[in-house]
Amino acid sequence: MKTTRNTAAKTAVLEVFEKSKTALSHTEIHKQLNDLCDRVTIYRILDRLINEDVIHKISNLDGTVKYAKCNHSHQRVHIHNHAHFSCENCHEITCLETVKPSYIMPHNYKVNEINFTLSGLCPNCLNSNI
Amino acid sequence: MKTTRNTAAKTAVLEVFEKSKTALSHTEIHKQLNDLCDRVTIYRILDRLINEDVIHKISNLDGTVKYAKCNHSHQRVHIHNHAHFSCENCHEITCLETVKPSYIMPHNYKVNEINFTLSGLCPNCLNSNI
DNA sequence: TTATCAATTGCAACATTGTTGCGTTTAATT
DNA sequence: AATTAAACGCAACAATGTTGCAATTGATAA
Repeated sequence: MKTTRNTAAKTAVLEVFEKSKTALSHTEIHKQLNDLCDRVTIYRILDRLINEDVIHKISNLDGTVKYAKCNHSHQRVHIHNHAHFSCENCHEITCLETVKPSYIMPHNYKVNEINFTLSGLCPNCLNSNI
Repeated sequence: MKTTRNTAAKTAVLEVFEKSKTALSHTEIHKQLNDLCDRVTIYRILDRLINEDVIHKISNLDGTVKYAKCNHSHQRVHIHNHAHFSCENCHEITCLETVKPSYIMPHNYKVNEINFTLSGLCPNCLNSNI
């Protein structure tokens, strides 16, 4: 079986996630790491972390992709059925762990995963009256 | 004010949408048009059609972007708050006009737009037992 | 501690997707 | 038919993500 290693780069990426309250793009992570490792390496680390279920990937309405740490509640099967909020002003993306949509599906569909993203103004930007 | 023109390319793009039951990517449209016009022109036509509220843009979980015709119900303000289904097997994306999620937001957020995408197996692929 | 070896990395090269500037063409109007 | 701004083609660029391969390194066993 495949073993996974704790490398300096992987640890550094995890620290960046730990420090951040919002989801991060590949570019943002790369900048924060300040050339500690190659661009490609970050892509590969992100792939591994997703596989290990440590982070999850978020596709935004505008086509940008971000990543955020998973908040496991010790579920056996970990499904990211929470919502994400994308601020149109500051472009920050946050996980709304408490917001879970309810919906009724037509028959004959098998749903494995859902992606629920809301966009608008986050509390910070709403208060700034922009 | 800006006027918008009916060009051969725009008409052709609209026909492609008309014929398709599923959402289409830029690449898929380009292929179907078979070099009738430039790649860039298609991007510009799509932009215009979105502005005119004729089509809408769908960002998929895997980062791919597709476009689909809008099904107006003569609302004054047209909001795309319906769900999209993305099949993991055939990669087709369809609008589920009838599926509208209900959810409760924390205070202090202003929601302007929502994106609700479900992925799994569509009826076709589910029946094929894949 | 050292040898081993697969996992990981860096680099270069490439693919895809989307954007911009600019000179030319064309649809709609007079 | 003349006008003119919208739309177009082309070339060039930017951003994002992928792949192959040789070199490096973390974890394990000797």
